[in-house]
Amino acid sequence: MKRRNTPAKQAVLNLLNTSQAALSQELIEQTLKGTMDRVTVYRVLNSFCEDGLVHKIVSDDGKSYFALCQGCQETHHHHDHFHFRCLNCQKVECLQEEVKVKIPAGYRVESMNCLLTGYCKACA
Amino acid sequence: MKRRNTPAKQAVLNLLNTSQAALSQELIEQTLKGTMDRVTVYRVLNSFCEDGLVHKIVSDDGKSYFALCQGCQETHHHHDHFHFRCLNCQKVECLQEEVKVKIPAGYRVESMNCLLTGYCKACA
DNA sequence: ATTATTAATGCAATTGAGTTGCAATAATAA
DNA sequence: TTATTATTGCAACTCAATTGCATTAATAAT
Ligand SMILES: [Mn+2]
Ligand SMILES: [Mn+2]
Ligand SMILES: [Zn+2]
Ligand SMILES: [Zn+2]
Repeated sequence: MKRRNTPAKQAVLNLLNTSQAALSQELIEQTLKGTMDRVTVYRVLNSFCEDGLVHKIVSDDGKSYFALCQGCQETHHHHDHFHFRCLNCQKVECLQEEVKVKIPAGYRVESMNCLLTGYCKACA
Repeated sequence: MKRRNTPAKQAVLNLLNTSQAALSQELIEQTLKGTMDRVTVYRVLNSFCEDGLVHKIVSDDGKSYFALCQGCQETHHHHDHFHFRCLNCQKVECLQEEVKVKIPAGYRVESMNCLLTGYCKACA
């Protein structure tokens, strides 16, 4: 299934590109309000994930957030960094800090989702 | 609001005590099937969380899992360990491995939720 | 032991994030 | 230009979790 380039994808990609923070479907929808359907946002984000263009951060607030992959190879993704969610401003961001973990013998890790929650620099 | 001791709480606590893995509401419900309502399980688990008896692990499968706190002080909790979810057997477990992260200057971390997903020893 | 207080429970209804089916639309290939 | 099929919009649906409310029962007071 080859992807097609559409206004919806461009708009969402644009938002992600110009945003420091990771974005939720909700936030994207209300920013682009009226220009596309709820479901389209979900579908665009999911296709970006499948294509390795963005990575999804599952948050403990029950939502998911999406951020552009920085310096990921098509074949060799490294999303082994922490994320941070601010309880005040609600922003979710990628931290520089890498996740360092000794994986127990015999285990195979496919993905990691590491989220710190608290108050960000601006809100602490 | 002082807590009361009830059969429901005892049953759930018992399960958590005798389980190696963290448990989801769903799993608890079907194990104790018939003895209590779905909602009661949720409420019991939430009260345990509030009381610092168990900690909640938010998983990327959309559910939450609960595990007894080990060696947590009433005042000084340390849930700074990784968790692991197996894509095959679905078990979620607490890992020994501690989360070591340099929190960016100015940030305040209130909680962390660090989950590795993949295949466990038995399923790899 | 009896009664009063209110936490805990069961049941039905609701919330909220995310998905799915399907017909209509539009990007790309022929 | 025409054909192919990915994408979209809309409505309906799924699924974990929460909420309202009347009833039950654990604990405190008498
Ligand atoms: Mn990230
Ligand atoms: Mn744990
Ligand atoms: Zn903030
Ligand atoms: Zn397993």
